[in-house]
Amino acid sequence: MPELPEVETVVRGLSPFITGQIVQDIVTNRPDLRIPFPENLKDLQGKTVLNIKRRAKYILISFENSFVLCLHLGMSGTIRLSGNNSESLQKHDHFLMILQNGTKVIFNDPRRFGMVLLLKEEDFSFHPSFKNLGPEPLSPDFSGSYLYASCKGKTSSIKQALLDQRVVSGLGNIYVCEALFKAGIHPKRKAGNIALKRMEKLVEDIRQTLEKAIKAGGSSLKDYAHVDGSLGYFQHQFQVYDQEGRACPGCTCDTLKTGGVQRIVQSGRSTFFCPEKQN
DNA sequence: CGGCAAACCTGCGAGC
DNA sequence: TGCTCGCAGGTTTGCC
Repeated sequence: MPELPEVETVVRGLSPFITGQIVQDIVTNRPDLRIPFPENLKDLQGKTVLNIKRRAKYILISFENSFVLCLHLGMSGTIRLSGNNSESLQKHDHFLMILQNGTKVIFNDPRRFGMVLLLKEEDFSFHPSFKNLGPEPLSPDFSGSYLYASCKGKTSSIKQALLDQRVVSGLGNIYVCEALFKAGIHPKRKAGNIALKRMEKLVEDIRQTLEKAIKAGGSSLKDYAHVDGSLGYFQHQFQVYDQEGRACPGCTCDTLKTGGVQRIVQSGRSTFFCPEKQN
């Protein structure tokens, strides 16, 4: 599920509850998710949480002694905060971080596409999961000229390019569809065949799409301010994603003629777009 | 190297 | 009600 805005929402939701707290124990209820859990998770016992951040779709929790716990929610992962000692575990609660003040951070992941890594700060940027990540889409490094240069010569589609975490990190299927709609660019257009001006607008539209979603996540956070909420998905109305056949919002195209929002498959994944507005 | 399909898993809704 | 099928927001691997 979770793309950049959802992960950002989880990070912001967790931060006030775990920052400065001390780990009592780490508990795993099975040997692995997509990959085996790290063998040295118990090294976190007694360590203080310094801060929690996001990089791409990873949640990064930094501890004293330079440990960095990296959590990836995969497709179906959610994180639940519990301060209630009597709360029982639910199905697919695979990983728990228990703090000395009684707070539990519970990682639930039915499909087990998620991932947990425990790295040292100094090894972080060399790890395969991080060494090839492109710039954060909300950072100044991600500009129209950067994207134009990155896509130069690419024969694959702009949708593929934006999903490539080496080009830009944190975008997933939903927000790529939404941003391309906003930018009016056809998802099948060759990435190397888009003018600099259009790339500049695309970059701006990606930013606005993400920021709007983060804001929506922030407002849904109110529901989780009381410990016990699930952090992960939040309700958000999409313009084209999963809207096949609907008239696209703010578009004057004749739905009867164009069929409204269309769904196609690119590299095995659904793409939603408006054939009238996106070219 | 680039591009693409397949693989990893469970759950859910649609259709019969 | 219950079965099967298709589909799902991510990443990695292996094959051309």
